[in-house]
Amino acid sequence: MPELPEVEAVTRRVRRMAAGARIVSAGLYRAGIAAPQNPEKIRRGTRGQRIEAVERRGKNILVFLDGGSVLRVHLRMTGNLTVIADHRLRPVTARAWFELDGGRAMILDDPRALGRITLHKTAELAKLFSNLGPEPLGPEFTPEFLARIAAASRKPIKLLLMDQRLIAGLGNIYAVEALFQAGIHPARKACRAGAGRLRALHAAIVGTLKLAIDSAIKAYELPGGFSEEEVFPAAVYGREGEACLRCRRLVRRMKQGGRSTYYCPGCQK
DNA sequence: AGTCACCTGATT
DNA sequence: AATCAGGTGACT
Repeated sequence: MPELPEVEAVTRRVRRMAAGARIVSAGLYRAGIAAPQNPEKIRRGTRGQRIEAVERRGKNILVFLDGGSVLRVHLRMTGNLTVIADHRLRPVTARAWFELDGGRAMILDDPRALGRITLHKTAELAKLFSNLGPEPLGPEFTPEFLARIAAASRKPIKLLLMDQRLIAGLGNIYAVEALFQAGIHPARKACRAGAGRLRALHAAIVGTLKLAIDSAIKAYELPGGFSEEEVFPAAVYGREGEACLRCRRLVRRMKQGGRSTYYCPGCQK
């Protein structure tokens, strides 16, 4: 379930639980997880390494190892990176695992096995992310920046928001939610969005992501397993046919780039 | 620019 | 049986 907020929550939790630990051994259950590299490279490159830091870049989790290499974990659609107390008790959906000293393990738990783990030299990170846009919660992502990339694009504004080369970390849900908040129709050509609406969109993106990070962290910490949807109720996402919370018209669904877009025909022009 | 493949599980 | 899923990269 990972867009930027969920990946941020996962990153913080793994950082708290695994920073300083040493990797005893690694296992990868299928070659695809390491694509386009291979499992052996990751097994060899991580054995005996100590985890120095855990960071996030866009939707990527970066596990920095001593010795100058870094594991890049991408959760794709259904992945989750967790630390468990006993490496032998990993679930069957654990597609990769890193046994830590003390018998714990950091695992990539991913039912669909679409997640990816690759190993890189720390010095190569800049090149790896050379096509990734700025962090939406970082200093580069200003209203002026959003106005600039919007003016330069004729594609539907929702696809612009989800283009990782332009902004790093927004996905389907939060793009949909931010556009609803800003009152912009998802199919509007980016270059034809008004200046005022774009300013509102910038604020909506930042506000939505910050709120969602808090929600994702709470969702993980709540005992009894509250789902994130209960903590962060979406205004339009997944609500096709239900009344818009603002104007009571019925929320619609359409396809953009193969993904479902939800919007209110009354509030978003 | 649009579609498909990658995977599996849940829902209709 | 068919469709859907919070992502991405490789096709046409």
